[in-house]
Amino acid sequence: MQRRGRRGYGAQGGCRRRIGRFLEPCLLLLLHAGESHGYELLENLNRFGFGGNPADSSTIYRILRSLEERGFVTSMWSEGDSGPARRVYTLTEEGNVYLDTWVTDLEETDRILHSFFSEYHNHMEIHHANDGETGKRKE
Amino acid sequence: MQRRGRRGYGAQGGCRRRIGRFLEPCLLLLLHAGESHGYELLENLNRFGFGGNPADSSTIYRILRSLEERGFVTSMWSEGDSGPARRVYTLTEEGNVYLDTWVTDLEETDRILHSFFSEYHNHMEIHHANDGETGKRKE
DNA sequence: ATCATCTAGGTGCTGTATGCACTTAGATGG
DNA sequence: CCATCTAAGTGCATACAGCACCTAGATGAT
Repeated sequence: MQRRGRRGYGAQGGCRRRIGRFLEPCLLLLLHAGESHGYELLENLNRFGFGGNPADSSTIYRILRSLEERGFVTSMWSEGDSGPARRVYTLTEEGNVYLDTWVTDLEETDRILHSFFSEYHNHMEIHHANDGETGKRKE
Repeated sequence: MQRRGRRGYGAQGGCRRRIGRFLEPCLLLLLHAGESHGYELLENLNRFGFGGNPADSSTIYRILRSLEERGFVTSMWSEGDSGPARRVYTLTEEGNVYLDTWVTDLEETDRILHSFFSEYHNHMEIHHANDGETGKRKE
């Protein structure tokens, strides 16, 4: 009984096969391309196809804070710009590594997802073929 | 402000771009192949590649109860078999439709996931190419 | 006969994730 | 002075998932 986490998942670092809306790696990737602040990141998230169901700003700000607590990004207030002050985030070297971990993990998730699709389509093919044999097809 | 759910996500039916370990659709698919009970479903989940990090039984039983509450499966106790009584679940027609909804949703998730991979690899290519130009490549 | 173990189903608690409503505040224009 | 936009945040409720633990029938060993 390994006891590899305190409680729940991702308690200290490992993202264990769980993507939710996987906003965290998207934010990390955007920050890999250059420092940015929450409000801007929120708008850039649409690049990933979250258009129809955009992320809530509170989620973004909370993820950024959490990333900072874990040392994956650093932040400073940018003064002197127009508008209200911005908290500008920069990816750290640890954050860079963490992004790669995320990518590896998501690739594994992708494999599982495709094994689900494969099971689904394979099963449905057999299912419909049987409908054909017995003349019970409904579609 | 549409107010399309009570609170949170998936409150009444819509699974909104969120897969977690997507155990729910896996269970639905297994039940589409034929009625089964929790303990057996738990073992068959390995087919989807959850081998290294298997699901907790409590999660499975709770998902099955939740599916029943929403009318996607029905259950009855099977007597007369060997061992302790089993609660045998059967997919309903609504559950069948719900499975298809899940598949459509997961296909959309898959597209988003791949747009992430595409952004990632594209960005890393440019990033490493720039390293090459300035002679700073590390790999 | 009694005890350990396997099968099967379950509850309670906790931590994490996320959406919605709402708040704070500076900047800008009417 | 007020509305609005930009920007960051908090409070609350819900949802999901893992771990520990419990109940109880069946089965085999001592």
